[in-house]
Amino acid sequence: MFDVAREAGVSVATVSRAFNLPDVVSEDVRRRVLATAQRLGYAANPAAKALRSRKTHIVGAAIPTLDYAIFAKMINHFQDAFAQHGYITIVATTGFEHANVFEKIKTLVDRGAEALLLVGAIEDPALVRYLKEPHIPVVTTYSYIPEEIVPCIGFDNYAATQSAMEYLADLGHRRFAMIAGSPKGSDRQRTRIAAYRDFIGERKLEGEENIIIRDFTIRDGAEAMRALLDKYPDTTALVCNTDVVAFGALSESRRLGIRIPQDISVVGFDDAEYAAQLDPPLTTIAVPAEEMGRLSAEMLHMSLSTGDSPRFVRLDSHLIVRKSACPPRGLKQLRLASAV
Amino acid sequence: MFDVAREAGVSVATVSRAFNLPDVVSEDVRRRVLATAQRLGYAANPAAKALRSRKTHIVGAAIPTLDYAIFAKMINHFQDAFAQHGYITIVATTGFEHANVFEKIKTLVDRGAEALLLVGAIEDPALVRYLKEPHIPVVTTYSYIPEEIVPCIGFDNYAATQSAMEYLADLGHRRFAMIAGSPKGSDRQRTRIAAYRDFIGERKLEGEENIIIRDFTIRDGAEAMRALLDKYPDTTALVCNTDVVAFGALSESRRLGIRIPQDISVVGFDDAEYAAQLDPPLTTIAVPAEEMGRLSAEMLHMSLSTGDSPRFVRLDSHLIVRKSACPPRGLKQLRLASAV
DNA sequence: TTGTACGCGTTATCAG
DNA sequence: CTGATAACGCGTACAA
Repeated sequence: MFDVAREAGVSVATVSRAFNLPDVVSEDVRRRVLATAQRLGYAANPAAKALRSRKTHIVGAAIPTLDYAIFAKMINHFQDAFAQHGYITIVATTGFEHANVFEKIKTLVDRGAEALLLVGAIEDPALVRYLKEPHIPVVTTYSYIPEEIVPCIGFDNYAATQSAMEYLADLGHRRFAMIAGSPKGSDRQRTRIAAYRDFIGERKLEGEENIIIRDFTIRDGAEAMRALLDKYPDTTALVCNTDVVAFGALSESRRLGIRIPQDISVVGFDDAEYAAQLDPPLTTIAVPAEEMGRLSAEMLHMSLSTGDSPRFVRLDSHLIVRKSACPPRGLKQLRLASAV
Repeated sequence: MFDVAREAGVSVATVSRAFNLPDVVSEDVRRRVLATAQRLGYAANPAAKALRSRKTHIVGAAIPTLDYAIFAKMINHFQDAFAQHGYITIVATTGFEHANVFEKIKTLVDRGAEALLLVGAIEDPALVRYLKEPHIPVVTTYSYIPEEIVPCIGFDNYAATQSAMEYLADLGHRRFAMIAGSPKGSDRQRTRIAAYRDFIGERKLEGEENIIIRDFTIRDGAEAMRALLDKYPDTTALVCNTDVVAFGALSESRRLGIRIPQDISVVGFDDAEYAAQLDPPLTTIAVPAEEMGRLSAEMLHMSLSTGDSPRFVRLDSHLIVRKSACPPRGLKQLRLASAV
């Protein structure tokens, strides 16, 4: 900066102003400074900038993993949107372990993150305490929880699961099962499981406890399908909490000669890229991953520049009807009979 | 820091030393300092640290997109490995556009990245010039290019494609086609296309120019399959440059009543999570995504601490034989006939 | 083993 | 509109 100042025949203060307060500097001086800076390949030292201005232009995101399409997509857009405002994103992956998320988040803050994106409900009591005293703007995504201690930019997991089940029930299904992820450390899973149970209870359907817990890989989905056929063989409607496991369930069904949807109707969750291309095309719940990322960035950036807290936003999720569900066998025969 | 010093009854210098040069400080003083720091919630300001020590503890990665499993997985492990050494990773997504990658990389460096992970061959002449003068350690992944200007930690794309084709040729195929991504800005695609053409030429096979260029979505794969059937209907062996498009090709084939592998044999590239679960299970090339990420991190970290440049590493990629390829129809009939 | 004091490269304040 | 200069919070010679 000193060199640029000397070359341009001005003081360092003016160089700084030429970059940061361009309209307080005379036209030609500004141009001269910018030109020599360019020529000398000068770029401000971000550490010095941050030290003096108390602005790091860093934001943080704590997510379970990047190795899962729905999170990668969200972060991709979060990062991209924030980059357009001159912020860089640092991400911490927590795994699905509840335990170290607070540590990881503190690392992010200690590293100078000015705002934070989280995933799901805030559960660790220490983290709750930490976030209750005002530090920096934080949003949490994925779950929409009106009473959450930080603003949520997510969707209603409960309603989403129920809408899928409503669809299946309307098709005539009465015997349900669910393949879920571990409820431990994931409020999304707990909420979807609760929605499942409540729905079964309210409608007096069957299968309230027919819940198979597995991880989120295709292989787990396949394995879960085998467990389903073994433990709950009269199931006609299967609710999968991710498309990944639905994928596994579908492919295992084919292998075993179980026909989807004729023998068992299946709905997924996420609307992954491949959902429409599965055999049969998967009926599933579309989740606003890209929107959550982008909107979180915009909200947090707004909050950073105006000082007001981000708003709670309930984004839309909706069932996409494709071909993996149909009326249960008995009903179809009934219909056929009545049509005759 | 000043507060910690006062509370602990020492000078700020001692506080600093308690953290950074623990063995130059007496046992009890160190413990006292660390304890009060803990109690006061003190954490060193990274900007001041970076300004003074000239070490940001930031590394950068420039990749096409996070929204593509193979890159997300690589970055996930890169980031994770570097985090264990106290470094944070900032990532810039360049899209598949050749144009702005240099800009993005400079942003990373200007932001204080002490080391860089890149993807593929260095092509932009400006970037070549930039990287030729020594700045910071850089590795490029995915492609293994012995004469590259920065160390590569990748695999041999040429050999990988040829091994897939060798397999198909050994099965008896003579009429080939390829679904590739745009060669523009992707040396991986160019290399695989060259491998394809060379192989066809050397073995005097057919289809040297039967290359369909599409983007990397399942939908594009499906669309490419239609184009293939339209333009090169007598193809018996299809080489797909990603599993994503192979997925699309398979699902479109099913829709159209084309049997894989009986009518057309298909091989993919990447060994995506779902490859084994497709119908038929996809024969494909396993790519060391996780290894590239983790090893790049270790190499760069080594380089950062010792000062020597990272080494070139040629990682393994290999064909995983599943069920999407078999001998071409004519041959099978021949075999049947000879068996009779 | 510990303390004092300087400087890292900026931005902000205050004069002019 | 511009220049001089004092912080920002830390690490490290140097002195004790």
